[in-house]
Amino acid sequence: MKNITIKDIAKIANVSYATVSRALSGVPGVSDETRSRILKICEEIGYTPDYMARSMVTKSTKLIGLIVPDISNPFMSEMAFNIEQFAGESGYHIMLCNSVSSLEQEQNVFKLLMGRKVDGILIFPTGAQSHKLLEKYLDKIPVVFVSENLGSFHASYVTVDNFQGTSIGTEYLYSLGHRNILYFGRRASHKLRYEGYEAICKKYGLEPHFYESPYHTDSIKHGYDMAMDLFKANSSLPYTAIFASTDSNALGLLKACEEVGIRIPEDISMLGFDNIPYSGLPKIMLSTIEQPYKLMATAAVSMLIDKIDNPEFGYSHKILSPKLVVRSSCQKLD
Amino acid sequence: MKNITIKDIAKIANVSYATVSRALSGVPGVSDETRSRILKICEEIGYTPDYMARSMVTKSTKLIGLIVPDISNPFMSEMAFNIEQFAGESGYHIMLCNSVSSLEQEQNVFKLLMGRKVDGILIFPTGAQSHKLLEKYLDKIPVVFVSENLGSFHASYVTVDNFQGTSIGTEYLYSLGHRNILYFGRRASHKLRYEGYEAICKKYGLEPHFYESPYHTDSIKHGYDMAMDLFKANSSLPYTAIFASTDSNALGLLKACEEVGIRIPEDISMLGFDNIPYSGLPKIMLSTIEQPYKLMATAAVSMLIDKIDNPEFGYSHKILSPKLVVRSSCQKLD
DNA sequence: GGAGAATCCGTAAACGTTTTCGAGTATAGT
DNA sequence: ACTATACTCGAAAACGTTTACGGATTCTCC
Repeated sequence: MKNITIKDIAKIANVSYATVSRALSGVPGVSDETRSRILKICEEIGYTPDYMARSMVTKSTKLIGLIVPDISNPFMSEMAFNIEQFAGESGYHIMLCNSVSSLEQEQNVFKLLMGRKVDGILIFPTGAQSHKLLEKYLDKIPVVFVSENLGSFHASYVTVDNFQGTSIGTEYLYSLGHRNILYFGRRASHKLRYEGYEAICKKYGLEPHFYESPYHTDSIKHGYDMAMDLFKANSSLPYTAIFASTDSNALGLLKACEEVGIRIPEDISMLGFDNIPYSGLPKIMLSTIEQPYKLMATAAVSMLIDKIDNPEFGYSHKILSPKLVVRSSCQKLD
Repeated sequence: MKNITIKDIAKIANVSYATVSRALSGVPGVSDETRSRILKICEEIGYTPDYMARSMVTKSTKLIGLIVPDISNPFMSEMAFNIEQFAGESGYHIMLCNSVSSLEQEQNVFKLLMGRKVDGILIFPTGAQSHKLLEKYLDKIPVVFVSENLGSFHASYVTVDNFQGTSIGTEYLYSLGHRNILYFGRRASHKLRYEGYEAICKKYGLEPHFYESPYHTDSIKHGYDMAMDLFKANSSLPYTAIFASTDSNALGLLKACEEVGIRIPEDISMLGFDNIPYSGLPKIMLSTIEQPYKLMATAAVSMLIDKIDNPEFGYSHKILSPKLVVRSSCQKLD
């Protein structure tokens, strides 16, 4: 079963196959009359040009590699949805890869994606070392990180203002009367989130505390395990509030609290970060810092496409503003 | 900046580029000595073969198209994660497309994916008509549906046993003493789910009821909107239990109930379907029917790869068993 | 030592496009 | 009517691989 090619169409239309190519790709140099005739034939036959072959000569695949730690994380999947939609509007398709929160796997899929000759890569780095490890490829292919600037690296990125996010959050907790606040989650992957928290603590003369685990994932289960470890280590917690580094962590923490009988917010207040859809569920009602998903997604892909179109452009950064959304997981102390 | 090609490697290794190709693709016909020499050079130079060019001649892209209504839906993203992982192990990459629950968009991306010359397509159909609309392509490219058999169509599919799922669920509700159960959600996309419910109703002489909306999505928001419509139309509900067609719908319904002051499970019991991670959240504790995600994912991709390797194989079906997971959203009546 | 087999490798065609270059034809201007 | 110009189109090269075919070298065995 042979493939239908441009040559077959040419034969039917009684023109050279160069003409067919021109007609299809919309370049000038073919009369309107023959163009529409060719288009009609393609329609009838059901012919669509072969992207592969086209890419070989144009050097452009119209493919974007998307590397995420774990697509099942709602933050990632929400972003992925918007990214795919927006990229699609610009004629790009998405190749999805999970790094499974492993630096090694991240490197692997990155190289694989380069071998696939994607036009550019959008990456949610899995850890602080991602940038260092990937640095050597950054002049070979357009890359934009969806992440805060971890270390001083030269790369394009879009991110929410994590420092501002936790600053706002910590201020909020302080304004509610909290003086003993625990930061709960990995500091490595969100350095600035921790620092925003730390800065406000310092500002008010509070002692910053943190609890983190050696694990490298972000999920309900991870938050739960972490929390259980925390509870095991300390029979009673000296904190009045916990600021979780992500909503997923917070949700896991919530589950653990429920299990050991800690009431939210009566016994302890809780603040999250991300505002995933499930944080707004009734009875959960997690107060949190919202990331502007859609904005971030569109910024990321348009930044990447810019870089693809103008590789000489150097690096750009885009830092979006977070927003406090208060629900009912934080209590006013008096 | 020219690309490094197989010819450059050949020049350095002082062999013909055919030899390099053989060395890399692991086919016999090249001595171990030269092979390892070539491999070493590639390693040093950092050369990786161009998949595009390779695909042109081999007629195989090692690409799988994945069409989902909406990747931000946790059922989809959980499946997508497992699918990507499993496909990766077999050397396949994933091209992700959202049909945005639109039949038209679904057709578009399907055709686009065919133009991309993916080796096969994995599709979560957006509606009951998907199969009919896509039927004409089914002999052109290996496709497996992740969905129950909607209408008698000739295609491969893997699905959970939806009929059994809602049967178990309805039996459970009945055993708890419920005699007025509402089925809440689209019947079109999960025909068998409704029928399983209906069958058990008939079995016990219960009147089946359903409430569905014209919308074609599945999300918290959709469930919420639907529920609000329902409440607006009926000032008081004559049901003691609601069986939601998906957990997402159930969660939206939950939210709406909270808002209008209906308590779960005291005022009304609620059962979901899917068992997404958020159903197990404290305070939510939605009882539901669990789909075996991982099994379904692996079954789907191995079925698709089978079909890619043996196009003459015809169609296969795989129907996995669901499982009732009881939490605390259903109350025993007395 | 010589014939045949086995092994290793090079040549070249093929995959389906885009695009440069040039040829041919129609149109316009003087 | 003749040249200049614009327009339309065809021939062919190029993209980076794989692979069928055949040539050369080595090995094996009598």
